[in-house]
Parts: sequence; structure tokens; C-alpha cells
Amino acid sequence: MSDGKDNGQGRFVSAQAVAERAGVSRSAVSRAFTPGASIAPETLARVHEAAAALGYQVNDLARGLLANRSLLVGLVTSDADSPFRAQMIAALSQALIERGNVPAIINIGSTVEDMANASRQLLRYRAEATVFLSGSPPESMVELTRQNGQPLILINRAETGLDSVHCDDMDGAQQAFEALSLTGASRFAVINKEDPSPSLAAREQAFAGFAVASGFKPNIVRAGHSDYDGGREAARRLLASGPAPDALFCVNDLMAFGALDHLREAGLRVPDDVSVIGFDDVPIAAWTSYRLTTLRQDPHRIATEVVSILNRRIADPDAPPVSIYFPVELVVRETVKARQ
Amino acid sequence: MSDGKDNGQGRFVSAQAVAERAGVSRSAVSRAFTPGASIAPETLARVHEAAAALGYQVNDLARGLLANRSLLVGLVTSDADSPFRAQMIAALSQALIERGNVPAIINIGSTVEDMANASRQLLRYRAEATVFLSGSPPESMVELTRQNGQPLILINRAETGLDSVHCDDMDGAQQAFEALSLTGASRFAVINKEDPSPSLAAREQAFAGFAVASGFKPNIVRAGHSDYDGGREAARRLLASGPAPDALFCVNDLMAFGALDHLREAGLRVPDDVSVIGFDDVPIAAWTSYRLTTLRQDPHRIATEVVSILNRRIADPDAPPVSIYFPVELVVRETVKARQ
DNA sequence: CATGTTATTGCAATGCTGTGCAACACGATT
DNA sequence: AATCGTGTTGCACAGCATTGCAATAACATG
Repeated sequence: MSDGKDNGQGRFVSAQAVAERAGVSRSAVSRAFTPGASIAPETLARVHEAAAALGYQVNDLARGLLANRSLLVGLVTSDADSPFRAQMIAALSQALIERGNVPAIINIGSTVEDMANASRQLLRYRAEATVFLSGSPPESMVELTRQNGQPLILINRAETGLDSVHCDDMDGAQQAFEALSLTGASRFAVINKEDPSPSLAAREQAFAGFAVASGFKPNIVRAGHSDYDGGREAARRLLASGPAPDALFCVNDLMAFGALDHLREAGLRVPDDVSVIGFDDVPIAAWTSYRLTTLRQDPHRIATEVVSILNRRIADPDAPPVSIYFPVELVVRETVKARQ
Repeated sequence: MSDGKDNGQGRFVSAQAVAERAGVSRSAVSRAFTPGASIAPETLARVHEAAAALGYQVNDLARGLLANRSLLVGLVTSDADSPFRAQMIAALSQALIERGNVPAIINIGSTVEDMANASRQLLRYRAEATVFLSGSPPESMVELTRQNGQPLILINRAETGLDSVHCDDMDGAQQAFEALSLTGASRFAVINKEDPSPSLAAREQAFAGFAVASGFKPNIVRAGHSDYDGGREAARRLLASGPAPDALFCVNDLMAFGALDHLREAGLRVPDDVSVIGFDDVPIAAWTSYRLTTLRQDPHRIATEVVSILNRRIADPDAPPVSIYFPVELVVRETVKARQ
């Protein structure tokens, strides 16, 4: 003896139910929710009223079936809780929501198998695009998305034939080297992680290149992880390996914080004894305990570029792939000694 | 002159295409991807081969249409990039992926309109459930999800008639008060934000209650935001308002970091002059610059509880709503003076 | 009053997959 | 040889919303 308000079974309300309640055909319901469709004002009102009473929402699954695509956009990443990654996820999801999409976050390990599963899942949901925030999709997955016409966008990672957006790692490294160089430093060091991502590797390599070009011999130390503890570990090994450096470039902020804390514990003064520069400009870098000089990589800028690539790619699926590089900005705080 | 490998239009590959290539009916393709279905080993192999060549993936939109539900689970939140929120998102998305779901993250402002839109979007995609990480859904949305039989789960927020999982704020406040009490402190203070969430309010109120019960008169200061700068601002106002406290309870870690930095700048020694306790146990709390004593709220525990509620709710949609409270653990570091 | 025009509305097909039902083939049994 | 059981396969429909097309009604015009 249901009164028709609920459907009893806890099922989703369908257009059929709304049509019956309003005494019109299913088509009329559909038209009532399609802007610009031909429908009499009075029927429209009756349908809307019935829909509101029943709590009806259009089924985007069926809509997507017809359009052969959904509004989902996949964000695949690992370490979703690291500060910079979290900022990117926040900025990207916000930008995508504004665009009308539904961002699906696939937070997984970085094994090939995990990434393949993520990509397949997104394909199964006919996601409008897949964005890789970290790591590279396995070759087989690239082919799969290509076969299905699903755009694939990479962040801070280049891959021939794919759209990507990167910060200008090379320029960032140059700015870092120049800033450190101006302090009159001569014992340069770099902290990185073992088996670095291409972006991290590029920063290290470019920095080392500039140092060598200026006649220095940079000391490069790599830790197991690119996090706070990795930074500490690398700094410890750095100090143990010989004379302390007077200029240190960390390929990301998190490692810089770890390094800073270890250097201070070891009795070194920053920036008097050692100048330190990080990369990313995570919010913590502005905190008074660190006041880290670093290279700013704006997550909102990344999000904007991703959206613009997405728009272009959808407008013209066959356009040649683009790589967008955006500049990186040195924000000067208090971990670099004043110019000599 | 396509060879049939691609479909030219950049459309997704359908079962129809696979069927044609393998020379079987569409049903056979469907059965080839349904475990346990009746199909000859040889046809299965032929279908799989054709599917692999074409890059076919089952269309979960159509599958969901049939089942009248999708595997999407909505995670609606604001401030997705704050450390604790980011940890929750990471833990929840991981747990949900393991369960076979696709977490959709709706990162929005906390206005009623934003939340209503998020909820509607999730309804339109027939999401299996919606989880609110922060804020409360507007009453109209609660009704809407109820009408559509979509489970709704709240984190750190109670609402009659809804499933929820919370940490034991009251007990946490008690542990904080007792730990601070043991230092022999007498000038208690609390830092919170203006217009706090119920959870934050509960911590403050409970702590103040215990202090009053012990004959103290706690000084409560509220800042505009519950972040680092809010913590600094509150600490500044706290010191300006009278004699410095010797015991400070911050309702979350982020504000504790801001407060710590300001206290130190103001020349106070922690923990000798002031003991400080935070809440959440964000990773930064373990860093040597802070070594914050705090109440640990385990994001993985939250994720596990959410999944268990989800399973229960799906198994029995009409079960009475449950509120799960999980304990909070005091992790002792170096911002609380040793016992007198 | 007859005819033409316009606005609405319903019908039916489409998109894609899962599945009950019936048909079919094939080997086995009596 | 007739019958039966078993395994396999295709047909057709369901599930939900969109949309071209045709039918209808209401109205205006000559």
C-alpha cells in the first residue's frame, strides 16, 4: 500500500515514475529537463512538481550511455596525502568541478599492475579523460586509451605522443643555482631520491650541470624516499661524507624540511653556514619554523593548463599532442644567505 | 580505409565490434566477461583475443544502468588540501578502491548551495553512497538521498537518523586535560576557530568542562580559520589578553603549529613555560621542529569504519542508523612538561 | 466552414550490456 | 534407432533517457 512517494525498494527514482505521477509520457519528463526543448509551460510545471515531490534526478548513467561518454575525469596518483600532491588534487578537482566534470580519484601504489587497473576502471566508466598526477601509465594502457579515444594527460612527465603539462624544471634549477651562487658558495650539494621521477631527475641534472659549468663539483646524495625522513637521511649521509656544504638544493620541499631539521640539529646555522633551496612552495614553507626559500609551482596554474588541454583535445581529437611548460618562480625567504 | 582495428571516430569500443570480429553474437561477448557463464572454452578464447586486439573494456555505464547503481562513491569535502583532510581522502579512496568502488571527490566550498549541487551530481550518477568528510548536508539533500535509497555517511558529525563515524572527542579532551593537569599547570587555555564544527566545539567544551570541574577558569580564544595562521592569530591574542597560559590545548594540529611558532617567537619556552597539546596527529607533528604531543586520530581506522558501515547499510537498507565512535590515542612527544 | 499554421506530445528507435528462454548440436544410453 | 541429457548459443527484452518523426490539437485566416 505504498502512496507512490517512495518506491519502497530503496531504488532510485526513474523518469517513468515521474511521468506517471504527472500524467504525461516519459518523453515529456525528458524534455522538462532539457533546456530549450519544446514543452508547454503548464506541463513543464506539472513535471517539475512531480519530480520535486519524488526527488527525481536525471540518470547520468543512461545519459552517458547515449552520449557514449561520461563526465567523469580520472585523477590517478600515488601518495595522495603528501602536501604537494594534495594541493594538486584539490586544485584539479576544483577546476574540473567548475567545468562540470566529476573527478574520480584513483589513489594507488605505483606498480604497473595498479596503474593498469586504474586505467581500465576509468575506461569502463567511459571517463572523459584520464590525468596522471604521478608516474607514467604503462605502454599497454596508453595504447588502450588511444584505441578507445580517451584523452590522456600527464603532469610533470613527458612521453612522446601524449599531452602533458610541466613546470620548467630546467629554469627552476637555474634560478636555484644562481641564487645560491650569489651567496659566494663553493661547496654545492643536491638532495634527491633514489630512482627519481623524470621531473626530479631533471632538476638534479640541470642544477649539477650549471654547477659543473661554473667549475664546481656538486655532491649529490639520494635517499630512499622523497619525504621528510628521506630529507633527514640524505642530510645525515651528506654531512658524514665529508666537509659540510655551504649551498644545498633539495629537489622538493618535503626533503628540504627534513634536511633543514637535521642540519640544525647537527649544529649548522641556516643560512649563515649553509644556504638551502627547495622546490614546490608548499604552504609549510612559509611557516616561521622554516621560512624556506623555494621555487614556486602553482597548483592552480597546473589545473588551469590541464583544463585547457582537455578542452582542446575534446574539440579536436586528432590535434597533435602538446607539451605545456609553465614558469617557476623563486620565492625568497630566509634560508639563503644575503648576497655577498 | 580503416582496417577495423580502430573505429576511426575515436569512440569507445563496444561489445558489438568485438562480436563481429570474433564471429559470434553479442551475448557471447557478454558471457565471455561474466565469470561462471556458460561458454565454450574455444569461443571464450576467440572472444578474448578479439577483445584484446580491439582494446575492448566492458561499459560500466550500461552495466550500472541495468543494476540501477554504479560503483561510484562520492567523497564530499572542503579544504581537500589541509593535511588531515588529505590523509582522510587518501585513506578513504584507498579503502574504497580495495572494495572495488570508484571514489569521486567533490571538493567544494561549504555553502549549502555547493553541497546541494555535489549531492545532486552524485545522485545523477547513481553513486552507491555519499560520504561527507566535512560539513553537514542540507536537510533537503538528506531527504533527496533517502528518497533515492542512497546511503549517506557522515564523518565527525552526528545527525539524527544518519550513519556516522566519529572519534571520541570527549575522551580526547579528557586525556589532554589530564596530561596537562599532571604538569602542575594552573592557567589553562584553549585555541579554537570561530563558528567551529560540532567536533571542534565538542573538544573545546569538554576540555573547558574538565578544567572548570577542577576549579580552573580556562581562557578560550577563537581565530577566524582553523589553520596555521589561525593558530598564530589566536596565540597572539591569547598573549595580549593577559598573563601567559602554562597549558594550551589546540583543537587541531594545524593551529597548534601556528601557536607553537608564535609562542616561541614571543620568547616563551615550550614545554618549560607552556605545555601544548594538539589534535589529529598529522605527520608534521612528528617533525623535529615541532615534536608535538597530540591526540592521534587514525585515518585508516576511519576508512575501515566507513567501509564497514557501507557494507552493513547495503546489506540491510532498513537497518537503524549507527554512530560508530572510535578511540583517540595520546601520543606523547616533547611539548608537554614532564610530570611534577 | 475549410484549410493552413504552429505548438505540443506521444511513439518508437537508439545506445550498450546482462540474462531468461528456447533452439540447437552432439554424444551417450537403452 | 529413438530418446535423453548436457553444453552452447542466439534471440529478444529489460533498464533509462534522448530525439527524430509523425500525429494531434488548437488556433488563425480567407
